[in-house]
Amino acid sequence: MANILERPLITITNIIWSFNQATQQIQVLLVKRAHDPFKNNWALPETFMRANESADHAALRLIKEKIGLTLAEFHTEQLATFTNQHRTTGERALSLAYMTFLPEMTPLQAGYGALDVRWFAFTPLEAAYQLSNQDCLFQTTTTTADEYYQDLPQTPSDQQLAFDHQWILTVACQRILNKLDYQPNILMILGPSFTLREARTIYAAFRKTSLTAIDNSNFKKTHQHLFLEAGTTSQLRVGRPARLYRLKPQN
Amino acid sequence: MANILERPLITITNIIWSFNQATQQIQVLLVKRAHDPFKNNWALPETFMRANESADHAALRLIKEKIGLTLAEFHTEQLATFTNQHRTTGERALSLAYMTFLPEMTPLQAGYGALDVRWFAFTPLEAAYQLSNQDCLFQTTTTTADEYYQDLPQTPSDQQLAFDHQWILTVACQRILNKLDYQPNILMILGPSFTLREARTIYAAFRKTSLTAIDNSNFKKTHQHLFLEAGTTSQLRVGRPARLYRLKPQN
DNA sequence: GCTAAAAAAGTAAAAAATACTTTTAATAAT
DNA sequence: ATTATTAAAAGTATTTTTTACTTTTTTAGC
Repeated sequence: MANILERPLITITNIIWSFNQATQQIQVLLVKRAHDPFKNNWALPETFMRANESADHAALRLIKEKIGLTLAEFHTEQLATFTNQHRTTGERALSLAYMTFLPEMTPLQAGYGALDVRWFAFTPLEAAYQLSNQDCLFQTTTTTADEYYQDLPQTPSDQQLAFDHQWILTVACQRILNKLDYQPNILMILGPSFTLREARTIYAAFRKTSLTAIDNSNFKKTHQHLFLEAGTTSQLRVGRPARLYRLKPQN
Repeated sequence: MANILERPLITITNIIWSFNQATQQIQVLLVKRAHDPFKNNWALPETFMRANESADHAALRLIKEKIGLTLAEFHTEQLATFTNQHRTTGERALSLAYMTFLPEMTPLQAGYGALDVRWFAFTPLEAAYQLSNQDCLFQTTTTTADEYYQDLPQTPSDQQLAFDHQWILTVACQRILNKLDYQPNILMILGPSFTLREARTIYAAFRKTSLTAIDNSNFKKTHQHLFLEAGTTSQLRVGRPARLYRLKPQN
């Protein structure tokens, strides 16, 4: 009986979000893979779960080892588990996907398994979203899960992320969008406190609209139940300094 | 390297919801375990994922084998994955939890691994929810995940569900509550079409309020963007027959 | 001090949610 | 058949929230 049970490898996939204060753009971390499969391809950071290691610990280790991040505090939450049998080419591996919201855009250092690590700018498209840097550009899909997995890329391509990472990213964006109105944890990428303008930037990106399409005055009224005033004001730009807010803790 | 990787057993746990038309109550399916650990205890239906089997297939097989259900169509969606190392006593097993919304309350038949299978009535409490039948009563928790897993029941008790199933059920209720306003898939337990009164019953239960606290006239206006008219009217009670509605399909 | 920029603060109109009443369509009793 | 009863649909006025827009405040730079 026991021999017919599946004991798959458990991949921890972590979508790491941050915010570039200089360009006011959302960033997603991608890794250039050092080993096959999908060697030389860009991918979401991944690691295999080890014996006697919790999934949370594995997600933490992933951030430290592969990317060289040493931040003390950041928020990680589970996204979903991806189990399609054709998502890997060789041995079966489930992907336990997490999202991490980094409170700052830290400098990166490629660790084991990575030829390169880069922040990619996250920007809205008409129907989807895209990740881009100077060299590459990737998009989220607009198809359904079934359609996507039917013709999964089995051979590496410069235009596509490794494995089913394009789909995982799509699910992540959908989740963030859904939670924008009742638990906007994505705002944690703005740091411990943020201005309403910064918050509106995030909302605008995921709702595929422009910053100016979201009225500051009305945004404040509609969302103040989610925020607490953080007292002091920032002084980064010309004009009247914005007040700072922080996320109201849950429960 | 490979030997230090974790290859855990994958448990598919399925929270099966349905609706008792006679009592107008929400039902959850529990199984009395035939084997250790937690032999003779009530638990959520579970099965191990097999080699070359998709998670979806395992969830389907679980419904057929353990419970004897032979319905043609039902909706299954992923809830979350539970990875705590202490959630099982023996060999490590991750729980890939799903929710199934059955369109009718079918008769049950205990299959392999089950001494008994029963529908439990799901009712709201002040702060939590409870499952009950003539003999037993279980509650969802009100603590956090960390607190819950710190003193997990390792020894069977008549008052508690097996493993961490009390916690899994709590997460399920929270998820359904969160999705009530934008994707109320739980309404699928009412069948292909439903009356507004039935829909209000579901909303009332998960919001821990009474049916009469949700005004029919206003409920219709506020939620019609989620529903489509299903034409015909039902004739089950005295009084003006209610119109039927169905869930508006996504996208 | 004056001007420009950017956010806060305020305000009136529009829209939506709520509480409540009336009408309609069925059953069951007379 | 007529009437009472039930329950839902439909309608309505009040309240509340959202939206679009205007004014004021607070800073930086000249």
